[in-house]
Amino acid sequence: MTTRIQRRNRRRILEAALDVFSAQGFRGATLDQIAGVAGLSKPNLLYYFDSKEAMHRALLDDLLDIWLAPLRAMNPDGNGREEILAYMRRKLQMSRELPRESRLFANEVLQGAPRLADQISGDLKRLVDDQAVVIRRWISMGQIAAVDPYHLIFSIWALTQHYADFDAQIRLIRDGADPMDGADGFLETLFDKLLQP
Amino acid sequence: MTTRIQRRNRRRILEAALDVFSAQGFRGATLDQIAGVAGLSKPNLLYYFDSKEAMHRALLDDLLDIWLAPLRAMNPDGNGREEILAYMRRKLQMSRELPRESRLFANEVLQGAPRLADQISGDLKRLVDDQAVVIRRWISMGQIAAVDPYHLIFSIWALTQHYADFDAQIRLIRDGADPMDGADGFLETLFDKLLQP
DNA sequence: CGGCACCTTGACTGGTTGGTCAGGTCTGCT
DNA sequence: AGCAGACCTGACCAACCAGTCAAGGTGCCG
Repeated sequence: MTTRIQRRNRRRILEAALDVFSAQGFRGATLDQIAGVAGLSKPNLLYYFDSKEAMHRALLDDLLDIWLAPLRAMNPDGNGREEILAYMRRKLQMSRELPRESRLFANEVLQGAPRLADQISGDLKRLVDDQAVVIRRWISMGQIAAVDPYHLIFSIWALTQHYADFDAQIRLIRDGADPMDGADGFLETLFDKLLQP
Repeated sequence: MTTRIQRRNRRRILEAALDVFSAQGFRGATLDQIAGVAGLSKPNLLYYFDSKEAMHRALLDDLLDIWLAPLRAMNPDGNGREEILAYMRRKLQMSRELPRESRLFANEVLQGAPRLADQISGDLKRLVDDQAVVIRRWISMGQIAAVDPYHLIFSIWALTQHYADFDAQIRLIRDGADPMDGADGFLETLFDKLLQP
């Protein structure tokens, strides 16, 4: 039985933990920081979560579903070019709206994905393999150019996530302007040309 | 005056520090780990470097020069398409040969580039601004398609560094195969099509 | 081969951090 | 109102970690 207070505080804690973990990495984050952001005492954090590790795991568990949704939403019966472009747009939108989640994921994979290995080689791999088959069919139907489906997917990840993960760098180079300014149009053109049969 | 032993040990320490910092991030790394990898005692590390911070800074100072070299090597008087493709190839080669450096950089930028802000907004920004001018000239000369120079450069960074930084993820998806297998050809095609006037 | 500067380390310190606990406070229900 | 259970916290602990130091070892020069 979960109470109203439990729901509110768990949400607050995860929100704060996302802030801190995504900005400092797992080892860089401290419970005191998270407690400060959440506006709760440190022992209170540990009343709701067994350990720092448990908070991190809770975030990662939610994350993969969110992360995979745009790829999962690709319609095998749709037009190849349209579907892939729409996927890219959804993914870019996620970088814009959920940059902290992107950085949490990046931090984790950068360090060898110790806590995500199972899910990546399970759910994620299965989904990517499936969509690779779909992309190959679009190729054989002549809807898009013959490109390696895996590298195509990786390139969408790389280009969209880069704007969230390397935000600090881009911002410094572009004098603080919104890093994603013009990104939509650029990526649209890029993938449009790449997929042109 | 630097002795033979000093040179050897400094090199050993920085080598070990690169291993550990790139895999664990700054806060995640401990002097004991670095000492272990270097095969030296912890106090001995601190005989050669004033602090953990100093080791990290020494690595970062070397890094930016290495990192910028491929972009700097672009020849303004060459053919636009050839020059940009060659730049992309050099950058991809660096991801292959120096993945630890790539991850060290990624770790740093991901956490807001606290120790690199000056160099990024200084040297790096200047270089990028200069090369953007060169790229615009190539565009006006009709050598390459009209694309935003900044996003073009970002896309090269994103696509090449992704193979080093997200190595763990790609490896899990591709059943442990070399993540960069086929990347050369894919990126060649991608940028060739993008730059086609 | 003697001496001096350079090199190395075991043992220690002070500060930080994840986590515990005993006891107090609040909330919702009857 | 009164009480049971949920919620909260100050004080504390053990482990860890960057950095110190005094004392001994080593390489190199005359």
